Amino acid sequence: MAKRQYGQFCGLAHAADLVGERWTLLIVRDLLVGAKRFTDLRRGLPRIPTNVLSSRLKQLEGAGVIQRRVLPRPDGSVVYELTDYGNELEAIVLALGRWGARTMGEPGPEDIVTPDSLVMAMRSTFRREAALGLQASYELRVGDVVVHLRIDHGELKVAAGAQADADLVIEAGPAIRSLLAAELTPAEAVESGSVRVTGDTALLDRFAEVFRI
Amino acid sequence: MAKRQYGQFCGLAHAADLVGERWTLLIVRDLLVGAKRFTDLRRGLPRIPTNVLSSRLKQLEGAGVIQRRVLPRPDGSVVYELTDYGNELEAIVLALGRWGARTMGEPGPEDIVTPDSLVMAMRSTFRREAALGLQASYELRVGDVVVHLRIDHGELKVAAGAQADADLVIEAGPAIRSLLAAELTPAEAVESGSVRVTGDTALLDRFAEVFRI
DNA sequence: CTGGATCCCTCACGATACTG
DNA sequence: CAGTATCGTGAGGGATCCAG
Repeated sequence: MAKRQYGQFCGLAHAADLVGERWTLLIVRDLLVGAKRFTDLRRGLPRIPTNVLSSRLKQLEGAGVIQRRVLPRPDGSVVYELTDYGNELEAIVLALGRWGARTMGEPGPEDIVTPDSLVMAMRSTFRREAALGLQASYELRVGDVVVHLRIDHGELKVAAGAQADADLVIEAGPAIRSLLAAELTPAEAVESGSVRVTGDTALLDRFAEVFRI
Repeated sequence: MAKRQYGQFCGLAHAADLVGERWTLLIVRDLLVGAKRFTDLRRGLPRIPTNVLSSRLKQLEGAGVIQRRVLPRPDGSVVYELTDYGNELEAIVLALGRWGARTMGEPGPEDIVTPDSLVMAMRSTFRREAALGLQASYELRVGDVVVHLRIDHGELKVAAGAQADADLVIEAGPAIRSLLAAELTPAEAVESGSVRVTGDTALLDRFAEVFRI
């Protein structure tokens, strides 16, 4: 073996060995949303070379962070899912995502938003204490990515896809970041047209309180 | 420019751009202990090539994570220190270090312990709630690295170097990890000789309660 | 002595093609 | 669909050199 190593007996150095390589944390991010097949991971990470994805999955499996599971017949395909140990990265991934979001700036022309990244972004910006009195469902569209959120007295459930009868549908572009960062009030966002809403429009204010970078 | 990028408009992807490269988080770890000169960083990261260190410092400075500061005369040398934004990585670095420490295993023959890594390891394993009733000072020696700790009713201060009149001096090798992980009781550790103590030996039990992976 | 810059070599990464 | 094989490129590793 004798791979590259930091040469330090240190928890952080070991963590960097396990999940510090390029692409690895983004793979973990997508798996935090749910178990996925190889092709699903590719779809969520369009720029990752397949050999790198393959290699990372092996490393993560060897490190006990994820496990391969063969789905029951007649499907028989393979999914990758986080182990308990891997799942404990959740708080760290959310915190790092929040930290990074604060200096994100505008997206480049090549930058995309994936369903999983949006799901995790909403989970990372959710402020439980601001949602205690709220019960509502939202559908959020950023570009052509759609997720739905259900808030129930301090508990959040987010998933990809539409929501049949959401209380409020929010449609936005990258400006969604300015709204979450409170650089833009909900009123300004709607007025400027960078955010469009359909449904119980009063719920947009609550949305902007509950989710905050 | 046009450097490698993930192509995603996502806080985590951006964080990975800022601090996700090899060595970067270890540099941040050492700077979390205090401002440092180029040569101090080299000493704490013996395996880092100087060009990589130089390059990382530039990137981190450009990203607003650290800043260069020229010390007042007559010294006139340069130190690198975290910005406020960089300092907010502390909780993340501590959590990641804790996560990694759980699967660290035994150190290889090449693995070293540095003063800064030990300081951060102690900070990351400190459990405030277990230290509320305690007031004590320790000197901890792991290999030839020495740090001292002062616990004052739920507050911890750690720094490199010896402590003149510590209540308890703890001397250990890599077995310190087993003690912190509670794979070894303090009594067993002393009995087997893997941990040696000098001073108020009853304080070793408190130590093992207060610091826990 | 500090604070790097430069060189060269290697290997991991990235792009693409291909296979069971 | 789920990867492996191949191959070019650039980042990392290591040694050395240089300016203040």
